[in-house]
Amino acid sequence: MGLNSDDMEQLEDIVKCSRPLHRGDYLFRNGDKFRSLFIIKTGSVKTYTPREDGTERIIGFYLPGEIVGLDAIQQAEHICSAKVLETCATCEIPFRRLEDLASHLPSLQHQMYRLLSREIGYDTEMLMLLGKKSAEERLAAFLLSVSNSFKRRGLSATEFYLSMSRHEISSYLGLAVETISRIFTRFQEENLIQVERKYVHLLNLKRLEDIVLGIHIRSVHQNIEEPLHNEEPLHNIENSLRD
Amino acid sequence: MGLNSDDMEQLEDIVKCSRPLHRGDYLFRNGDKFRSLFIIKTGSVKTYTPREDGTERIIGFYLPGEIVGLDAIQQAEHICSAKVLETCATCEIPFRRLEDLASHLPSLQHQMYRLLSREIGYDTEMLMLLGKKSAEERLAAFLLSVSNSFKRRGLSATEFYLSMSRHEISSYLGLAVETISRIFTRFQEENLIQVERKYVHLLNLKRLEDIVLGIHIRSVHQNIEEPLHNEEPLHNIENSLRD
DNA sequence: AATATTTGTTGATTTAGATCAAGCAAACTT
DNA sequence: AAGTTTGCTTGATCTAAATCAACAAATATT
Repeated sequence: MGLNSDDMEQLEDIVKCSRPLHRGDYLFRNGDKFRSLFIIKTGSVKTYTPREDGTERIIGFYLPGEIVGLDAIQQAEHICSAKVLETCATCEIPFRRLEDLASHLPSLQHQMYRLLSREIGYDTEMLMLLGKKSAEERLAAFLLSVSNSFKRRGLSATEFYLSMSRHEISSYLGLAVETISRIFTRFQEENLIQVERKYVHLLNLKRLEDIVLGIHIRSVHQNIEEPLHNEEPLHNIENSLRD
Repeated sequence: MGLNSDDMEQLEDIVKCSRPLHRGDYLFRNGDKFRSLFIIKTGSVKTYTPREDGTERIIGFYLPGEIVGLDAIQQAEHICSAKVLETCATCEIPFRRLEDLASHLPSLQHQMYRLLSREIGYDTEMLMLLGKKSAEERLAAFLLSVSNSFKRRGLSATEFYLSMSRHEISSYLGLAVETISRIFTRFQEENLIQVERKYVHLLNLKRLEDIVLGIHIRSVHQNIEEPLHNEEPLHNIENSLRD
């Protein structure tokens, strides 16, 4: 991360690790004054804003290692709500104190910029996804981004539970629930994945990647391959921390 | 901006105002090493990445006062190309030196965070737009964001030339060119706007705003109203500079 | 000025995905 | 255990926007 142990200690001093939060708890709500960033240690969180029709529009999902709240610095208040999906351990970093500390620690400073810039990069990725990609491409990209997030945490990249509902996935990807459901079964029929409710087993990463890239071969069974190095739309702090 | 005149002087010292750039010139290209941020003084710029099929996917348009290059800090190289649409005067700010300067000037520091966070906010807005909005809603939002940008510059909010082609607009909004063209004429038929190629006259801002909000009344002629305070998907530095 | 090229508009047709509708399986209630 | 609610799947139908196709207007090229 580019910080020495002394710097690190100072950083740890300002970080508050809160008691576990449970499903449905809020990290913050739309309109709350911005005070802190939150690092997800375990569990998962969704962020969303209300839509005109009262339903919620999912902005993002946050898995362990990821950081929530970066959108609020400018407005000084949160522009979305962050709600716990699965019991979470989180660390809260008071932004004001982080800012002060960073001004004395150039390397922390630099990390902060990278963190923010990375968030922009992820958003840009997501923009590409929503801009012109098909439903299949979107769901494949989503599954791979979750997969990569788990892999980074040292967990299985191919077998995992999704903490979010079909409805939440559909909102995140800008599709209808029914479409998500249909594509899950279609992927299953093509032996790309195996699903049972929230449990997902990715059987053919290579093909899923090809789908994201827009390469669509009609139900040809291909071999499972390579670890791959693909960028993920989820907002991870990990890579930025180790430098 | 929260900086005193002495701070300001220091900032000005590192800013390089380059000779004018002409249509087709690049500020930077995809893959270039990241060195500087660019502020658009006059003219306009588009950013884009190549798509699988070789065509370009527009990421953003930048009008006077806006800042280009914030996406590249993390990767240390540009993830898109920035190409001049209309002859531009730009200021180049070497990022390394800006970072150094900011570490001595807490208020500049803070501005930097806000700037980056705002970019995230804009991207989030755009995500909402591309996620679930209709073609009409997208084009209306686009026109209003351009309008607001001109207004901020003290120019007419209702009459302006678009520096980008229909094709570029369609790519930006994730639609087909034909759709853009049709909606332009539809808006014209409904007396919402008056268009002639790149010249646009907004006749009914209120209705356009309503359309963005998803309120669709079948060809009812309403009154033109209010200045409005709406957030725009374009990436402006202005508001962040005056605090 | 004549020709070619690009850019924008309009119409006809197709299609991906939305919406509507129904049924089923899990998970809460009581 | 029976009933209720919620989440997921599947089928039928509809529709907004894409695609295909042609043409017109503007711009560039000779």
